[in-house]
Amino acid sequence: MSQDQVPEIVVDRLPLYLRMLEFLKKEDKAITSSQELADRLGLSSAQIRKDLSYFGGFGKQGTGYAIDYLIKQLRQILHVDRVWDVALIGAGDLGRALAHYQGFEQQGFRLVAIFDNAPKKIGTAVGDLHVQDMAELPRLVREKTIRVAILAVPADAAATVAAKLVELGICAILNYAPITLNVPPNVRVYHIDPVIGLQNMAYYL
Amino acid sequence: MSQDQVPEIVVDRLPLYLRMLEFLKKEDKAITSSQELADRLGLSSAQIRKDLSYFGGFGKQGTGYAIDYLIKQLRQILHVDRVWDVALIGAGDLGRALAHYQGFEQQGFRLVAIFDNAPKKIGTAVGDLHVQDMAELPRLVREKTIRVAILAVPADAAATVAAKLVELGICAILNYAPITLNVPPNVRVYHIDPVIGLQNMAYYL
DNA sequence: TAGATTGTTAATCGATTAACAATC
DNA sequence: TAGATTGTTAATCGATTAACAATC
Repeated sequence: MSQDQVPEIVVDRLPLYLRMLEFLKKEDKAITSSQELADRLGLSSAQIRKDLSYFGGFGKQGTGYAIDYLIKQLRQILHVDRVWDVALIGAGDLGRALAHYQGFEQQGFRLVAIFDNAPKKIGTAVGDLHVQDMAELPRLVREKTIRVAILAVPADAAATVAAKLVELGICAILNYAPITLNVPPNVRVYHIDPVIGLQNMAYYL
Repeated sequence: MSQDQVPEIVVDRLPLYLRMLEFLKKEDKAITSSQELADRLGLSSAQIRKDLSYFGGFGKQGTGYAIDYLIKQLRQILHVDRVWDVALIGAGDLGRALAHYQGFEQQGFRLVAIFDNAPKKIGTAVGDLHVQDMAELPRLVREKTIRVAILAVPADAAATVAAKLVELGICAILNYAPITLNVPPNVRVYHIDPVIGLQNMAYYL
């Protein structure tokens, strides 16, 4: 099925399904059902079956879904059956925390470079990487054909850096800066902001 | 209007409106319109007017919305016209990055304690705070009547710690651990996971 | 076979949008 | 007054769910 026939809200749930399947696999399960997934994720089983049906029939009536097989299929669908090189912009506390995070690689992403413009930080080690000058960004992006970036710079620098990323051909930005980025429609932004989450929950307090 | 008549998806957007209004205020604007907000946020103006209308009429026909007034109203609606004390669990890289983040306080939240169970970390300084033993958590939560927690511990510890938080009466958890937490329906969880964001965008690559 | 669970359809439910009277 | 923009209604659109035939 062609990509843009799938509602975005369905795509939003696929990574959650994938994560849950990998969790069940770690529990040494081999088979699951739409009902089990639904219970664990707080959704309805019909929704899970419908979501999956946009991409094909991955289960067996009477049995359910083979976890390994469904993981493999979801990885293909999400394009994480390969590893994407990622540029990390910003070597502050947050940038360093992200650089140390071990969970990216097995989920389809590898940090290949970390950048900052503070002379003091350039050259210092962060995990396996060394902080590079922002001036090196265009060369690295070109050489490694990087299409994904993580933006972990202060709010006042974010708009400028984002424009630069777009100019260099980055088409997916994981944005940790607390501002709404303005990018062309062909560039995806996924925004992570703890304050938004806290304020959301505060409504219900 | 009573709280549970407002769709969750509307509440999800309110913090975004608030953040954008504060951004416009920083640009020295005093007045805005549903159209301007919509353009900046990539939504429709009708949606913004409808969302706000769940809570009251905050604008003036022919003029728009007074930014300061609407900020004040949204803060009240979201219950961030006060400051909530927050417990931060986990003093790893991520915990430290969060502890150093300066943006919480003016948005309604103040980190009042940071906990870890690693003897090496206990007592060390992180920003203005000193890392405390997890054993102190119950006392602190009780003494300060803390209702909000940020969970920044490794995946394998998250379920246990979350259960503890629930037991202590925490009712909002900002979860940075890459697992789906199982909590009672009266407890809110807002999940932040960079991998979910990256995988989501990878679908469109 | 009996029991279980999928994939799919049609019905329901709910969210978004278009349109406009009200009014600043 | 003329122009602009709100708040609200009704229509549209799209997502979720219920139900069940198919089938393992």
